[in-house]
Amino acid sequence: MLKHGILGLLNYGDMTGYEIMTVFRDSLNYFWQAQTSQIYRELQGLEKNGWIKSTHIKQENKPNKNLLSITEEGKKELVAWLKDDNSKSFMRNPLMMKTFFRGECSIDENIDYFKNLPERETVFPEGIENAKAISSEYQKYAPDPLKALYWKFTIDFGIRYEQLLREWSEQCIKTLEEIKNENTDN
Amino acid sequence: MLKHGILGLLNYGDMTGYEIMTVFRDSLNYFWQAQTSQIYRELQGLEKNGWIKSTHIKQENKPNKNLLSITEEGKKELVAWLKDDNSKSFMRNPLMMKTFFRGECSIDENIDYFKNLPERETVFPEGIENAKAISSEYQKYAPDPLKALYWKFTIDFGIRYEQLLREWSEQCIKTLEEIKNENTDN
DNA sequence: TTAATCATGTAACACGTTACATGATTGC
DNA sequence: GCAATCATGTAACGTGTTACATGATTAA
Repeated sequence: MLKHGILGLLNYGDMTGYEIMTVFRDSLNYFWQAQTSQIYRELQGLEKNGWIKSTHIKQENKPNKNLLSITEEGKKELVAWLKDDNSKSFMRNPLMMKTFFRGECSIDENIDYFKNLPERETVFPEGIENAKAISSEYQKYAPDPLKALYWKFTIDFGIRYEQLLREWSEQCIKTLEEIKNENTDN
Repeated sequence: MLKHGILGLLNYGDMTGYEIMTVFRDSLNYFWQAQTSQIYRELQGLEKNGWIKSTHIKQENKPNKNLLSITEEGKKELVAWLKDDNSKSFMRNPLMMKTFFRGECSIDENIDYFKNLPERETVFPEGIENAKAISSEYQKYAPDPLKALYWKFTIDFGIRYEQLLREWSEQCIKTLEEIKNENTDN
């Protein structure tokens, strides 16, 4: 999955590993986490597969860099990956794992847990406006404005997901408070 | 994360690896995937940590089994994990990764993509009613009905997530169709 | 002078996935 | 007779995480 993500970014234009890292942090990172070390390892794999090639560039005022570019085979692989969309893509949600076992904590603790949840689990820690601004920023350099559209779709998803978290945790709090009142009434 | 999930299930009562696998499939699997092979490996790790212990039980009409039970140290670890809820738990969403790069496909292909999306990416492939029924089924055996409540909270999350997918993809289709009409009008 | 930015990685370990392997009982 | 259920794993490989390692330039 990460291999194809990197391939997709390189399809926008040649980049160094460092640049891939920064673009990734500004976009896909909201829904997929990757460490720098992992990106550099995946780049080695991509080159072995013949999906990218690297050119060593000497610089005077900065450290030397490897400029990476996608190959024809890489483009084929990217498109093949995109067209293969008939199978479910499993989301992995650690939040649900923890929520599931909350029965081990007290009702009051859990009311607190759900109260803090939307802020703690925010998709955009730097704010939605910031995320939108960054995507518009990149759009300036994008050759095709239609490509930036799908970036915006993912941000829209994030906004809706934050909304879901607020509504869901509110409902959980409501239920827990009802139970609490039932117990004190008896 | 999986280690603590297994620990949490064993906290409900002693189980074999096979039973852990089936309960997992009926509950946490909607938000976290784990293969049988992985569960058995994690069980070895849990035993090495002293968080669970296993008892070999000979059976006559069935294969012998290892009954696993949580230790006092395991319970401590489980609670410690639950109390540690101040840090963001990152969701990993491959759906967003693929959506992000959809600019490589045509508008029409993408309209199709979003039309099929809610069904394809359903959280409960066997249906919501089925998922609810299973959770109620387990509740009968649960010693504390309050514990089943949090299971239901996760199902509620899943229902809301499916709703999000429907609304979001509808909005994406709308936007794409507007762009399509603009292009044909000119 | 100190932090941020640019730039690239290795090593070790942890966790996830795929394929393979075995074999009894029970219900249709 | 065949599929499903019960029951337990190993091996190999792929991916993710944490810690470590280096070093120049630039702006506050």
